Order: sequence, then structure tokens, then C-alpha cells
Amino acid sequence: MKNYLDELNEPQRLAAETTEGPLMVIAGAGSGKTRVLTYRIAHLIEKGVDPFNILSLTFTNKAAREMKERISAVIGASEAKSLWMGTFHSIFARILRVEATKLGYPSDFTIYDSQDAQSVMRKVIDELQLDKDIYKAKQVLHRISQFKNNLITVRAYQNTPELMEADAAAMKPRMGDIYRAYVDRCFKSGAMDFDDLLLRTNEVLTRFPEVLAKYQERFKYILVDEYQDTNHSQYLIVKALASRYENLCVVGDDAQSIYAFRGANIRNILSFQKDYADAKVIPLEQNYRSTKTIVGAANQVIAQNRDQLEKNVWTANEDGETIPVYRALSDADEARYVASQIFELQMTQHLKNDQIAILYRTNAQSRAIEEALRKRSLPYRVFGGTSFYQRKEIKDLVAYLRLLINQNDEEALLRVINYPVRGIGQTTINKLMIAADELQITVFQVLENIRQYAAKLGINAGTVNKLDEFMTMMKSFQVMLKSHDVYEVSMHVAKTTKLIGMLKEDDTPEGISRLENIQELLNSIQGYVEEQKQLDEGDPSLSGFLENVALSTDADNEDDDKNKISLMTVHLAKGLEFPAVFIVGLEENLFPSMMNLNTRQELEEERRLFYVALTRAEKFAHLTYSVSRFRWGKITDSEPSRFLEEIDDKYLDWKNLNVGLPINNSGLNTNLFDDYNDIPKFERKEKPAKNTETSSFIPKAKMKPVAEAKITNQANGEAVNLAADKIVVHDRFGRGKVISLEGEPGNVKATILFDNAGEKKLLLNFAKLKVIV
DNA sequence: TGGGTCGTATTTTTT
DNA sequence: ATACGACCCA
Repeated sequence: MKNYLDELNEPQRLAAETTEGPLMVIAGAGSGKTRVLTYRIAHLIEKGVDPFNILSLTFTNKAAREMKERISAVIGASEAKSLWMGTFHSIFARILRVEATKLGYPSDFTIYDSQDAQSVMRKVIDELQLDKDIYKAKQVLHRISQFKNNLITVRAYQNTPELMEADAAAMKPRMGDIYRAYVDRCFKSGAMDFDDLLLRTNEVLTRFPEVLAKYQERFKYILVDEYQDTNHSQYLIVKALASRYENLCVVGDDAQSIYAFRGANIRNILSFQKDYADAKVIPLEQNYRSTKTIVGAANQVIAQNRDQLEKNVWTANEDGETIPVYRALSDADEARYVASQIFELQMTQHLKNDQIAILYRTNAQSRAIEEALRKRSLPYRVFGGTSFYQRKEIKDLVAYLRLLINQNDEEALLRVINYPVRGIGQTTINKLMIAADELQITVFQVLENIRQYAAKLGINAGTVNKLDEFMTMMKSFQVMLKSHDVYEVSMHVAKTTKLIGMLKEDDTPEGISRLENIQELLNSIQGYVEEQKQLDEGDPSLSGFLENVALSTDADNEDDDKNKISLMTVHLAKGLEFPAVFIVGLEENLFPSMMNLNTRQELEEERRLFYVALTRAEKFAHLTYSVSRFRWGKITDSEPSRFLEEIDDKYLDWKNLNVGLPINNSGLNTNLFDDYNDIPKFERKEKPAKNTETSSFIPKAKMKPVAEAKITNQANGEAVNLAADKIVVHDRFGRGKVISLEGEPGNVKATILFDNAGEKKLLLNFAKLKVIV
């Protein structure tokens, strides 16, 4: 082993060498936190600590894997193998496989992802005969998630009048009933949702002291990365496990806390010194990642936040280039600019694709960017979004597999019992569910004795046969699972159920891609089995694979061809770094998000998010915003983000401010040649006023008034000319009178005053209008 | 029972 | 615009 400690600076080295007792490392952005964690673990092992006794909790599977690789490189792969390193959810799922039976769960419990949870919730709301428009499944689940993350059980909820009053005030007085029904239903299905994995871990550690003692003894050294993003439930688990030896090292940066919406409690990091009186605190303030310009700009932004620990991130790196801020005319223009700048960077700086990232606030923004990159034949990869495992065809096959492992998994059963179609309709399913409820057993158990119940349930003989066939098929799979490996069984299931056959018949591009996805899933099962067989502690079982499926995200899957531009949300980019970073969509109501403008705390989280985004960049950062954007199916005007105004102009290079003004006289798409550097630069007159209310900051592109526009009259399908004062009828808004038209031929926006709906601006390309007069 | 059409929400971020 | 769920009809 090398003298790895020599590669660290003073505070880094101190953090790596302080192995005993509670330690908090406040690691500013780019300050070499992963390096410290890696060397700290290596150092522990070097000192003679058994890797078996080290628990390292990271925020993503990806971070865990990367760190494990780096540790392997320092101490050797065989030593690193027995380290427990992973996300809270995956580590504690693993522990619960052993311990959950104590709480009445099967050891092969299913993990419900958010889709499953929502489906369960919809059924619960339906069964309680509640209005689904008031009790929105997603919202209700979010509320329940809050309860669970704060260890408020159903009983605790019902003993807490404040909570019940709050829900009643929010027009949801039945929240408690829903909570109970949801929990019951998951329990009956032998399933845990994401929050349960933490909640039940807490429960088992609290109720069974011998279990707690076992893991305290095992995990003598605990490291937690991204501590600022732990929620209360995670905090309690760490506290309980560490309370015996107190060899707890937490690493985090309050300025990068971006998961409050998910229950992350920034107070966990702010009050670490209160929890552990003899805690050492080591700040890492030197940034090794970014240029002075980027660090300076980021510091200015984050300084606007009130809630933060004192710290001073600095860098000895070069000044670097000023940060271009491009004002786009539309989302398409923004995307084109980004693509052209990437091209430029590759030409002048010789950057490779994988050194470039494009970051956005919402997944929906990737679409326009993708289009522009494709046009320039730039290879890219989109992280996140609808992940592989959430695709319908994948969930279908996985549901069969889940059902093999846990027959009580009602979500899985209901998903596949009539898919592919085998003549078992909703009526039959309802009967089965009612029977299961009355008999206090699961639907699967009803099916096992269907002939016994059929008459009582009024299910006719033909349907009984179909149900029987389904059960026989499932049983045959189960038998096969005992003697064959997981890949063979999965392949057999996919064929026998006709899932594959059905997709083969579909020769649309979507159908083909679905089939490919199924193939990819089967491949990944095979890969998983082979990989696990190689490991000492490997688990090549089906339940092992399914756990992986439930807890892994898209970002965790490796791509063979790595030389691609990365597209992802800012959240996903946390912990990563790139030589060049584009942050797009810097507009009010988008970044910061419209949903987070209500309180100072919410806005500060958005600001931290921007801070995270900016500090991903090593050498080149580009910022863009657009004066208009396609959102919710229509063009929306937007203002530049307030975060841009918080950065001193000395760091920024404003671009394209004059284009698209009336003087250009050309509406949208001014730049025909993508040559942004030739656009004459106009001096900006003054720094934009804080709290802009006026549009004086940067004028919006004005649409040119037009006298008339051709549209297809929905009344008779004929082309007619639309002009001011015409009377039209719209499906949704009813009768109205055209006030004015603006834009350019082929892209005209009409202002129409509707009798009942008021004044609306409609794009004639999309609006369906009947012309009356 | 199954397939089709219609209407509505969707765009905040994730384990 | 799109995708999903609800509803209706054959």
C-alpha cells in the first residue's frame, strides 16, 4: 500500500486520521470529500479494523459503487469485499431480510416502488368511497411519507390532535382512516414501501434490544455521506447504531441540502455538535474542482441564504473564463445554442462528450435539448426520467417474478392476472377481492381454493377454468424455481405467459423497443446471477434480484459506451463533476420552481440547488434562460431567474440580449446559422434591479401584429381566414370574439375574449375553433 | 368482457 | 402535447 495519506492536505488528512469518536466533516463543494472518505476507510483497514465492522452509508448506489472501486484500488479488492457500503434503503432492506419476520413480515417481503404505492393508494381511496379529486393519491402518499419519516405510526397519528386538525383543515378529515387502510393493505401484501424500509428498521431496533446490540457490535465504525440530506428516520437509525461505540463520521455540506421535499432535515447536520458533545468538527474549505470565477459566483449566490453554517470556500485554481449567460428566444433556441456551444468547446478545448453535462430543473426539459443534440449528431445519455424499471413491459414481467416470491403481493397479482389477456375481467377480480376481504385472506389464497368458493361468489365454470389455468401456470413456475436458476425461470416465464409472443406481433417501433427492453431485462438478470455467483456473500436468488430492481435507479446502470454527453436534473448531478456544465432554463417559476416560492425555506432550497448545479463545473460553466418556453402544451413567457441577478456582473458575460427585439423584425428563430459569436454585442445599460417587477430588465421578444390568419374551421373542415371581431366557438371555453392576432404566418397567436372564460391567448396551430360569423 | 374514445392532469426534485 | 384513467358501447 502506498503512502496515500500524503496525497491529502492538512484538514483532509486530519479527517482521515481521526478514526475514533464522533466527527463531522463540513465539506464545501469540490473540497475532496470522496477522497477523504475513501482514504479514511483505507486507513481504518490499514490500522487493523476488520472491513466487516465498517458500515458506510451513501446517498446513491452509484456513489457507493464508485467509492468501493476506489477503496479496492487502495487496499485491494478482496479486503474491500466485505465492506458494507450502500444507500440507507438498500443496506436496511438487507438487514430487514433477516429481521423482518420479527415484525410479522415475510423475509421475502416485496418492496413497493412509488408506482405500486400509488396504485395501492388509489384502491384504498376508492374503497373508502372518498372523492379522488380531494384525496389525491400522490398528495396523500406524500403526507403519509412525512408521517413515516417522522416515525408517526397510525396510532401515534390518532393520538395527536394537532395532526388530525391540520388534515381536517386541509379538507382531508379522513386522512387517519386512509393511513390505516394503506398500512394494513401493504402489510397484508407482505410489502414495504420506501419509507417502511427505514421505519421498520427503526421499529426492529427499538423493540428488540438484542437485534440492536447485534448490529451495534457489528458496525463499530460508521460513516455517513451527504449527512445534510438525511431525514429524521435515518437520523435515528444512525444514532441508535452508533450509540455504543460512537465511532461515527458524518460528512456533509449544509449548502448542498436539496432533499427537504423528501423529508431531509437540515437540522441533523446543524445540531450534530449538540448530539455528540465531544464531537470534532473539521471544515474542508479549499475547492480543488473549479475556477475562481465559478467558485466566486457560486459563493455569491449561496451568501443570500440565511440558514447556513459559516464557511469560506476558496480555491487556488486559475481565474478561468467568465460565465456566458445566453438569453434564448425559445426552448428550441436555447437547445440549439447549447448544442452549438458544445460543438465549439469540442473544437477549441478538445473536450470529450463525457466531460460535458447539461443540467436542468425538471426532466421535461430534456426533450428540446435531445432534439438539438440529435440534429448535430452529438451522442448523449439522459439520466433519470422514467427509469428502465418503470416501463410498463418491464413492470409486467417483474410482477410475475414478484408473485413467485411473494404470493401475497396483491399489486403484482392484479397486474398480471389478466395480462396478457386471458379472459379474467374486472367483475371477476372484484368478486375475488371481496371474498378475500370477507375471509380475511389474500386474493391468492382465494384463488388456491377457487372451486370451493366459486359458487358462492357467482363465478361461472368457464371463468373458474381460466383462473385455474392461471394458478396452474404460476405453480409450475414456482416448482421450476426450485431446480433452475433465476435467468432460466425468467425466460420461461416471459415465454409461457406469452408476454414475449404478444410483443413480437407488435411491429410498431414502440413494440420493437418494448421487446428489446424485455430482452435487456433478461440479460440483466443473467448478468446479476453470474455476478452474484462470483461473490462470497453473493445472493443469486430471485428475491435478491428483485430487491435490486426496486432500489436501483436509472443512473445506476452502466452504459457500455461511456463517451456521451450527460443530461440530467440538478438533483441527479449531486456528487458529480464535469469540466463543462450547462445549466439551462434559469427562469422564474422554473428554476426556482413555481412550487417553491411560498416560503423563505423553500426558496433557499432552490438556491442551494442552483449552488449545487454551478459547483459541478470545473472549467466552463454556461447559463441559459429563455424568454418563452413551451409548457403545458402552450407557449409561456418567462422572466430570467433571480439567481442570475445575485451574481456580480464581473463573473458573467451576457449574450444575445438584443436579438428578437422589434428592431430585428423577424419574430422567433433569428439565428439561421447557429453562429452565436457573430452576433453584435450590446452593452447592457445597468445591472438589473433586485426584485424585478417590471420587464425593463430584459425586454421580451415582441410578436408582430398580423391582420388575419388561415385556420381550419372545425365546423366544416374548410380553410377560413380568421381576423379581429370574428366570433368563434371553442370546445372548452365556449363562445368568444377575436380581439387581435399576432405572430408570423404559420405561427399565429390569437387573443380571444370568451363570453364565460374571459380573455385567452391561443395558438392557432393547436386551438380547435369553429368560426361562426 | 374488452376495446375504444374522451377528458383530464401533467411539470419539481428521488430512495 | 401526451399519457393515463374513466367511462361507454359492442
